[in-house]
Amino acid sequence: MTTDANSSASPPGLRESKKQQTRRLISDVATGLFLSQGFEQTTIADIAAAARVAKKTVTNYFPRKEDLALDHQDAFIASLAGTLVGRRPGTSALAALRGAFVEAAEAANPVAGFSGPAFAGMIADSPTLSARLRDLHDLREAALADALADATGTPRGDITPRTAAALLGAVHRTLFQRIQELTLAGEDNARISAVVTAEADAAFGLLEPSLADYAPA
Amino acid sequence: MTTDANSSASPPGLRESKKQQTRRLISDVATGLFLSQGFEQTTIADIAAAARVAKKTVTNYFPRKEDLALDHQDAFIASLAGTLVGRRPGTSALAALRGAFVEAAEAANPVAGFSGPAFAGMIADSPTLSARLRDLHDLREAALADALADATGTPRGDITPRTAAALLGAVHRTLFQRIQELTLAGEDNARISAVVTAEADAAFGLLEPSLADYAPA
DNA sequence: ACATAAAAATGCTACGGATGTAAGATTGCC
DNA sequence: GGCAATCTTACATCCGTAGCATTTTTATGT
Repeated sequence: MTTDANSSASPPGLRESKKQQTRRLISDVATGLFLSQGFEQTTIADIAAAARVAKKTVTNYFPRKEDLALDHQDAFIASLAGTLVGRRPGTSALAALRGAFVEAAEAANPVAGFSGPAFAGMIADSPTLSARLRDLHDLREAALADALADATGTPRGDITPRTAAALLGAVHRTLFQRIQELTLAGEDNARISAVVTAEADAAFGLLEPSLADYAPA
Repeated sequence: MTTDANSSASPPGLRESKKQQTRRLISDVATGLFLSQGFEQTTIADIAAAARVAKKTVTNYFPRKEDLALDHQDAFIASLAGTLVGRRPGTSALAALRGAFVEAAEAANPVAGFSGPAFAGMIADSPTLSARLRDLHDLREAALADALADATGTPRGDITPRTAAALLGAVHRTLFQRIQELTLAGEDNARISAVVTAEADAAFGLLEPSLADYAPA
């Protein structure tokens, strides 16, 4: 995510500083345009013009247009695997992921899907963004599969951790979509939290008989 | 999928006949080019030139390029829901879908993922096609969710059938990807069938404690 | 059988995203 | 201060997608 220059003990440096500045500028201008006039309706030329930079500079920082809208991708992808790795002793994978989701839902955490009506709408009526979001869910599941394989001492790629990751990822994805739906329906976060917490109980509960004893810490 | 003209008792008709003829011609030429030189490397202009038609005619029959490569989309989308609806009395949703997959795996059915090395390779190194395939998996899961809601007398969109569909779809998708992997690895269909049948046992077996009694017929 | 309407194929134009290249400007380092 | 690296910029091209006017083919009605 962050640049390597930061880790090598050097002070930010003017060049690196300016880079991140223009990167931030482009990203901010882009999200502003996206939210105000929609993702598909906004061209890269629009963004470049509004940010007073060349088109190539935009596509240089953000190779794909979707990257301009969906930020914190790495955090999202790593979230499930991170929850698993950081789970407290005595908790199974299911319990850890279940607890983390409920916690995120009660806090209306954006990573769980609480992105606000404008953002949810932007994604909803853009096939490109929806597809990219599916990609992220898949990558997140793959990362979880590897983490589960490591945690259970199973070779990566084995069918059992992969299936378990697919099941756990499926529940998370379903609940994520529910939050998006409710957001688009105009519900406020408090109500969404209440509804989704109850639904999470049903969804994770359904998986409990199968995975209660899987990947214990 | 098919045209209405066919259902209104009229003989095929020269116009309809020629339409399907050119459609078939374009599709065949396209898949030939895709398999020989890759999906991304083949342009619509190439296809039009090889089929001796105008570019616009190609995009007229197939609005998106992916549609030229992935055929039988509707059959794929409807397969899980169809299996559920057509299940024999006394079988649960899980048992029906499990049985159908094993059957398809033993028969090396393309719908289960047995598409041959060339086709699998074409999909593997084309982000566009991979994305579209994920779409199809999602649509298939959505269709299954509706079918499960109907079968259990639950309102469509309810969390329980949606979650169940997500779980069952996840297993199917995981096994589908396994078949693709093994195909790309150069294994022959007989060996893939054997491996995947065993893995299906583990994967569906993992889900058994949760869904054994769900949606009985 | 001929004329007319409907429909399909064609050729053209245009736009947007993605990629490549070469020139100019800025920064970092010696 | 000057050199090397890198970023920005301004083209330029390619491809997929879409709209539109024109021509050719098919179907229908007189």
